[in-house]
Amino acid sequence: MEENKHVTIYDIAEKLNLATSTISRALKDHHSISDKTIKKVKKAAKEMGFVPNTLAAGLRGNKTKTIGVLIPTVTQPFLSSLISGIEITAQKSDYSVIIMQSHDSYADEVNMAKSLYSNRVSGVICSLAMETRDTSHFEQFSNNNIPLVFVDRVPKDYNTFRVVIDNYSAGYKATKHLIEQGCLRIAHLTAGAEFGNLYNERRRGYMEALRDHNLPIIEELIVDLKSVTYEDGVKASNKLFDLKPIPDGIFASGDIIAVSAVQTAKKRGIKVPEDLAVIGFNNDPISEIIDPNLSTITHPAEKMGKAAAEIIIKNLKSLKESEVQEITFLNTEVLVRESSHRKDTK
Amino acid sequence: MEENKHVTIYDIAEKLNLATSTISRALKDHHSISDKTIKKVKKAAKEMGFVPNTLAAGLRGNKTKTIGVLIPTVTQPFLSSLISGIEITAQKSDYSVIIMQSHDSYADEVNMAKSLYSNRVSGVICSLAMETRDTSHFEQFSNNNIPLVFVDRVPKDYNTFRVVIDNYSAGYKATKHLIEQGCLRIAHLTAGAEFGNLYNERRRGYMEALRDHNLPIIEELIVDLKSVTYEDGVKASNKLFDLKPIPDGIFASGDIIAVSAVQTAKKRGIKVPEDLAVIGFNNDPISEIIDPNLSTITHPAEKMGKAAAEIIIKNLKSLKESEVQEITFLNTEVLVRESSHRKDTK
DNA sequence: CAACAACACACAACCGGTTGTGCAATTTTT
DNA sequence: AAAAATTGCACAACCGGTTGTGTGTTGTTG
Repeated sequence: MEENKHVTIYDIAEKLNLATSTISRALKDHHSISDKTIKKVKKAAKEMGFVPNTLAAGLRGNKTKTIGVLIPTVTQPFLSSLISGIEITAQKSDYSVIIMQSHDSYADEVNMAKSLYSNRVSGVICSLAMETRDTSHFEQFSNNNIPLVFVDRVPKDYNTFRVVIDNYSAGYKATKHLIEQGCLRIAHLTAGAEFGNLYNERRRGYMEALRDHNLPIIEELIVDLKSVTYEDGVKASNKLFDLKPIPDGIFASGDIIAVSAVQTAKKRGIKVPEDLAVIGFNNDPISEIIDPNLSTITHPAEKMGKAAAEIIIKNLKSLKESEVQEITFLNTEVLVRESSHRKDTK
Repeated sequence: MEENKHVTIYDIAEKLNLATSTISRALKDHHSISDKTIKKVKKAAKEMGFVPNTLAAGLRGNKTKTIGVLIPTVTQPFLSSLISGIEITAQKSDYSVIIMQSHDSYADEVNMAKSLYSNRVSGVICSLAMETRDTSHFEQFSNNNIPLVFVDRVPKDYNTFRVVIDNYSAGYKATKHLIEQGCLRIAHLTAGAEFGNLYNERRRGYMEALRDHNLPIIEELIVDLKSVTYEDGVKASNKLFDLKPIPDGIFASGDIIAVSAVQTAKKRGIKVPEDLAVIGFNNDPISEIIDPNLSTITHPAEKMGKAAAEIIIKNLKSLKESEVQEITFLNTEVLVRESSHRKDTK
């Protein structure tokens, strides 16, 4: 096992009898260096196996071409797709991506934010932990001109970039779709009622759609899950199916929950979509594999990741104080598949 | 927007009239610093909002407490769980995790390896791209004492750490299970036959199990998919179901494929598990949601991630040249669920 | 009480690129 | 041909912790 010490610009400088400053500039095609020298330097660099030390450059320039990603977990399809989008875009501009999982813990999120700051990331993309109420641990970024982008689960009142979907209108669209399929007694499976925005927005859309179509809002048809898991979905579904007239439609605020509803229904002899139309949310991979295929609301995870990464990269290239705090809305669509398909509406 | 410049140990030193070296040592409880001073320094550091600059430390010490992860994609359940395991373990020892996706492209993998090296990661965890044949781009790590761990998709002849499962015996176990369920005509859905180890090992186990139980190996029952996707799985399944006597068992080298087989079977009126017993591989989330539940082989993704990360962290704490290149085998188990359950074997 | 060991902290080099400034040589301008 | 502009490169400070070495002070020992 050889102990090749890293090749540095000093090594190149010595070999070519040039100054390190010349090497540094030559490697990035600085105009004050002649073409001859540039070629010579690049050739030597390649031959000697020179790999720039990112740390040194980052230390000097106080920027690292690194995007910090702070999310609850990487294993949810939505979030892993988000990461994928971030990584793809980052990669194109030669940025690295550091991932941290808060596991929905506020304490972890605080620590990790500090760690990202400590790593002098060029920007941060974050989807908040469930537990998080206070967001002051993000001020270290704002205060130091480090672009901060919240995605999907964003704080209500923090003045920075956001990349989101319009959960209200998505909820509205989903519900409206069920109404158009002839549903009159539409249930809603949601979660985290105590925590703001995201799910509540969808529910707001649900209720508004009912109102707009003169359907009553029935409290017992709105079930708030403790957690967004298959198991809790089954429990909630059974609760609904125990009602005197069971609902004839379900809008679930997540595909896993919708799937649990569909399967629980099947087990109880309820036919989907004939007796019960179901629509989920997210367009997780499972939604198109399950039988019957699940209608759902698209949630453009990868696009959102790309958008967030682009904000950071662009923001660094030309920081325009003026336009800070813009909000990016990405589109969602109703994806009609078997689980809610009763009639052909165009 | 304030422009808080980062607080450094120089700022603390100035405020307390101490040398930076004292600050640095006090912050890490160096024995040559008195308790009084340590307390004073830590207090001031906290008050001033000091956050150490990881880059400076990394530059000086030529180590960064960062683990580089180079994998085909983050969106596959197995790989996102792998990441999760890596991140959890890294986090405990205060390591960061940099993620890069090769998208199964050899060229990308080479570039990213270089980028990781450029970032002076403390260690690298990699699952090879499909395309990769030559692994010389990893020598920069080996040559510079940067621990390298291959996971799951590992090279055949590279002298370094590996964390894998025994694909051969897993394939054997899966097949044996089907045999025990009474299957006599067991098909095998596999992929990437041209590329070594992983899938081929499973197939080898499959064939050996057949032999050991005096069952014939029938070529037309072994289908090599072009890609591990649902669509290709459907195609391959239909191929099998077009045979004169259809197979009575399928061992699929991946859950997505197994699911496609189950659903294709159902659509053609083939009953699972009565007419056809199916077992998959990986224990992806979908396997326990699909109806009927899918029997599968567990693939301890998170554990593998943890194991890999531990190797890197431990290896750094006490680099033991001697024991380098060990191989870690993690256990797999046959998880019997509905899709293959015909009789109760204990 | 002299001699020596701890102890507590300061000094300064160092890691490896980056970049403002300076200077000599060459080219362009008048 | 002298003055001005441009070109091409060297010098050295700098980013912010880390760590080997040096020095003064206090404490212990015979």
